[in-house]
Order: sequence, then structure tokens, then C-alpha cells
Amino acid sequence: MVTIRDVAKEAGVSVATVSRVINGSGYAHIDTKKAVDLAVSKLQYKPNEVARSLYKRKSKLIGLILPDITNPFFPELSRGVEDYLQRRGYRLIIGNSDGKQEKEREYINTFSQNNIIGIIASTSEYNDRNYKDLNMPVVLLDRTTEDLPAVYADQHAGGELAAAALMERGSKEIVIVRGPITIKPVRERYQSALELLQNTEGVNVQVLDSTLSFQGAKSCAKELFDKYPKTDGVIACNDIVASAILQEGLRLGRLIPEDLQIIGYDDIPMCALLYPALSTIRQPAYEMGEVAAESLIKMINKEPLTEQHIKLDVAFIDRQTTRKGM
Amino acid sequence: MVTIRDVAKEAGVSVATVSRVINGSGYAHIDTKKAVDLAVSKLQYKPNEVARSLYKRKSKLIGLILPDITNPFFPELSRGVEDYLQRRGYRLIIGNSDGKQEKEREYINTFSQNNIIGIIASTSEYNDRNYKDLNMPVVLLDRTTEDLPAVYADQHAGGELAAAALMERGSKEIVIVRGPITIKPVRERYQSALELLQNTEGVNVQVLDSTLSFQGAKSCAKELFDKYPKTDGVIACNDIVASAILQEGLRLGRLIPEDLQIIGYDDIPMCALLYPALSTIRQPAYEMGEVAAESLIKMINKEPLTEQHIKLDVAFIDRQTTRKGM
DNA sequence: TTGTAGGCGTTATCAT
DNA sequence: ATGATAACGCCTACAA
Repeated sequence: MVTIRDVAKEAGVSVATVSRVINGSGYAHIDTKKAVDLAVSKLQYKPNEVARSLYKRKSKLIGLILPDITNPFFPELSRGVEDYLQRRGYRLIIGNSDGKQEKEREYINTFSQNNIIGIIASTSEYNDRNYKDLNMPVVLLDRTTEDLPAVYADQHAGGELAAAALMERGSKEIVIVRGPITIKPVRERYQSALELLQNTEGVNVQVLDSTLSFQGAKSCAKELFDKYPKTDGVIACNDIVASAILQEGLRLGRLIPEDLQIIGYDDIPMCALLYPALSTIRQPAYEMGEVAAESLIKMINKEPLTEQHIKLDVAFIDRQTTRKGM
Repeated sequence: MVTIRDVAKEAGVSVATVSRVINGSGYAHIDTKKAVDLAVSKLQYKPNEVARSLYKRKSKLIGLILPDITNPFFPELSRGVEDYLQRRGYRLIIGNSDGKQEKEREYINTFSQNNIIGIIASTSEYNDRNYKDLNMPVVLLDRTTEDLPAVYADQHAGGELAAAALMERGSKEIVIVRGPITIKPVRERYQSALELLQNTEGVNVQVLDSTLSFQGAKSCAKELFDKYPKTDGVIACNDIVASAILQEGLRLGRLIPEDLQIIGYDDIPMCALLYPALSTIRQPAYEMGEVAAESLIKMINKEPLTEQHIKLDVAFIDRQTTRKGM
């Protein structure tokens, strides 16, 4: 390993001088600067970030906590975060929490121990206190809390958009497949959809519970058609579950969207490749990641945040599982 | 921040003693050990990993380089890696390279600068030299090279399995949709399939190029039916592309699998939720990640690797886009 | 069994 | 403009 000493020796100056020209701090004669630069490139010197981090008590590392990268909503999110940070020289330590307090806490601890300078967390609810007194910047992603900055999508609008789309297109017997209500954004989208539906004359609403994962989706779909065979409209908690319902509906010979309309949530890339292509509520996952990263960097640089809570728009993506020409 | 000094003071011993009991190295009287443990928990002391890393010149950090986490094959892979490492106290720094030399190199550099102790890389071909003289353990994942340890799936078998499955089930006009041949595993599966098909009487083979991504998939599907309308069997380079072809085939009124059989590759979780469910060649992504992590840890601990190259089995997953009852 | 002291690679203060 | 040198928090000879 080549250290600053080697460079100093090679350039015939002191380590202090090398440090100065490398960091562009303090003065340095143009010639010594050249000599140092030469030595640096000759020896291929790269500063040891660990030593830097130790001295400055801060690194270029940022922690990202996700529930589960295996859920297709999160890869886009995380790339949004990474791409933004990568361009600015930061690196990402990633942790999948599976929504578990303990795992989250474990990650947070090792994050601190590594002098991480900030955390972006898509945490499950009630784990907030993990982050409260952490003496480093935290941005919540796809989640909100009173006290912490957050970036999230408009779940309220999302739920209403889904409900409205279905009703406008004539569904009368609607089932909301509700995800785990312990997850705030999932709960909110559900509540908004339910409220709008319940306040509408001539619409009959049922609620069915489901997970968000591939594993649970199939059985949920079966249960849906079993319990509510007359259903002519489904609002799913995410696109995975919607896909399973679409599959099962097709299997049972339902005409989609003529007999049964389906709306998913998230707009994962796969939606566009289903047949019929899945109508859904789009969350701007990649952008959410970027914006969260941007906010975090601002906080790290002590720049003021114009808004503590940044709510991004969702949109109804009108594909083939909802009817046309109203 | 509470340091080892604070603990020493609290326990009324020297920092050396604290260090010893914390690390279980050297001797310590049972009573002083108790005193130290008490002080540690009272002060909530957590050793600073950065300082440790600086002194020992190694951290608990491991680098993972992927082409793109947004490709549904990789989330499972990366969770396999992470879960294995997480249990053993290691942490993961992740980097998406998009297959670009430069990005990879950039990540590798910062990895080194952060005293990372090992790298798992799912790199694109020809970037090997990035890793050759890296003076730290490297395991290639989903890739091979002469000199480096590697964990990968049996692409050769995969390609043949796909080809055989289609022929056994009666397809005569087969199109192989080939992914970027610069990616070795993609090229290999293609070559094996092609070879088997070409050596079979009465089978007509065509080759079509495609990307592996969502973006390219749709247009590739259109091109397929445009150029080769008589096709009755498709071997796709991955499940994404297969999904697009399935969709387009359905849209054009093809009966699947009666008129057209389709086989994907990877067995991403979504396959099972398509209609008809997609037959595919399964790569054990999660396991590949685990095994790669295991190998890396062995190398880090200077344990011998029983095999340098670990080839995992693939399997034909017989779902609904291939015919039954032969 | 325990403590002292030096060093890991870097930055920043303070002389010069 | 430049160079010693003391930190940063930890670990490990070595001495006691």
C-alpha cells in the first residue's frame, strides 16, 4: 500500500504539503504542486479513506435500509439513491431489514461504527425511534414521521385514483385487496380507496387481506374468486398481487377488462409486459430515491431543506386491465 | 461518542485491558472482566470500526459489484450474498456497474480505499484484469475466468435443457432470442441451445438479437413475429424477453403452448404469476449468492477452497408455456 | 494479570 | 510556502 509518506518522499516534500495539495487546502507553490501531482500519479497514490474517516470522524459512506430488495418496487428506488450518490463520490452500504426492528437496529449500529454520515431508510412503522436520536442526518423514504425529513409518494391520491378509475369505468362490485396495514403507505392507499368507494352510491365494496410478496399472492388470488365470485373490479395493494389476480381471473375464464377490471400499485416494470398489460398506480420509485439522496446530501452539507416532507405525485397508468373509451 | 478511554476510566483499568476483554485476546482477571463488561454496557460502548480498520488494515466490509440490480435476476442473488454475510457480521457495499469498465474500476478503487476485505463481482467479461492484481480475495459470480474463483450456474446444461424441452414437445420452427453475446453466460446458453438444435434433423433454427432489459424486450417481441411468423417455439435469453414474447404472441392470437411454445431463462419470481405461467430454465440465484459469499469468507479466513469453480445446477421448470403429456 | 507506548494513514495547527 | 507534530480511536508488543 502506498501512503502519503511515500508520495512525500518521492516528491521531496513533507506529508503536510502533500496533504495540502491533494485536498486543495492551504498554500502550495506551483512547482511543488506539480512535483506532488507527478509523484501521486507515478505511485498511483490513493488516499486511505479509513484514515481520513478516523481523523475527520466522518466518511463518504451512506447507509440505505430497505425492507427487501427482492420486492420489485425497491430495485428502482435503490438505483435512484445509488446513482445520485455515486456521481457525488459517496458509497452505499445496504441493508435488508425484512421490516424487523432488530435487524434494522443492528444495521444502524454498524453504520455508526463505520462513521457513516447519513442514512436513508425505508423502515417499517414504529421503528422510528431507532432513528430519532442518531446524531446524523436521516431521510425517510416511502415513509413519514412527524419529526424526520421524508420523501414519499402521495398514497392518498393513489388510493383515490385507483378507486375513481374503477368506478368511472363502471365497476360495481369492487374488492380492495389490502396489504399489511402495519405498513403506513400501504394502509393509506387502502384507506383512501375504501373511503371513496364507500361514499359512492351503487358500489359494493369488500376487503381482502394479503401480503405484498410473491409467496402470498397466489393463494390470495384464489381466495378472492372463491369468496367474491361476482367481483367486477379489484384494487390490489401492489402489482405482484394484481398479477396473481389477473392470472387467476384469466384461468377462470374471466374477460379482462370486460368482466373484471384490475388495478395494481407501484408500476413495476413488469406491468407493461403482462397480457393484458396491467393498469396501475405509478409511484416514481427511481425519482423518490434520487430526491431522498439529494435531501440527505443537503442535510450533510448543512444546507437548509426547503421542505421537510417531500410528497411526489402518483399517476394512474391506463393500460389494458381497465376499460377504454368512456 | 464514547471511546475505549471512557470505558477504561469507568472501569478503573487501562485501555489495553479493555481492549483485551472486548476482543477476548490475552488474559484478564475475572473481576476486571466483569468491571469492564459493566462499564461497556453502562456506557453503551461500541468499538469504532474505523479505528480498528485503520490499525488492522482490514475492515468487515465486503464489496458487491452487480451489472444492474434493476434486472430481476439480481435482487435474489444479492440477498443470497447479503443474508449470508450479515449473519457473520460483515457488511455489504454495493455498486451497479451497468457493465461499464470505468464504473467498475471506480468502485473497486473506493472499495480498496475503504479497506474492504473482499469483493464479489458479477462483472461483464473482459473486465477481469480489474481484479487480477487486487491483493484481496475476489469471487466471481455468474461469471468465470481462468484465474479467479467463481460461482456460476451451468449455462451449457441450461441451453441444452431449453432446446431439448422444446424439441421433445414438438416445436419445429424455433427461434433463439439471443442476448448480448459479450456477456459470457448469456452467450454460452445461446451456443449450447443452438448447437443442439442445429444437430437435430427436421428442426429449423433462427436467431434474433435482443437486450436483456425491459426497454428492449417489447420491440424484440414485435420483430420476432414480424420476421418469423411461422415460429412454433422460442428460447428467450431471459424471462423478461420471454414475457414480452408471450405478451405479443397472445396479442396476435397465438395459442400458447399449442401453437407456440416459449421458454425463458432465470426463473425470476414473476414467471409463476404470468398467464400462462412461464416455463423457464431456473438458475438458483439466491443459492449462488450464498455460495459465493461462503467462498469469499473462506478465502478471507485463509481456508482452502475445495473447488475454485463451483458450478451450480440449473433446471427446466415446466409450467404452462410448454406442452404437457408427451 | 495489567499498563505504557508506539503506530495504523491522514489532517490540521502552529511554527518557521 | 513549507515542515514538524499532535491528534483521530484502536490494538498489540513489551515491560512490569
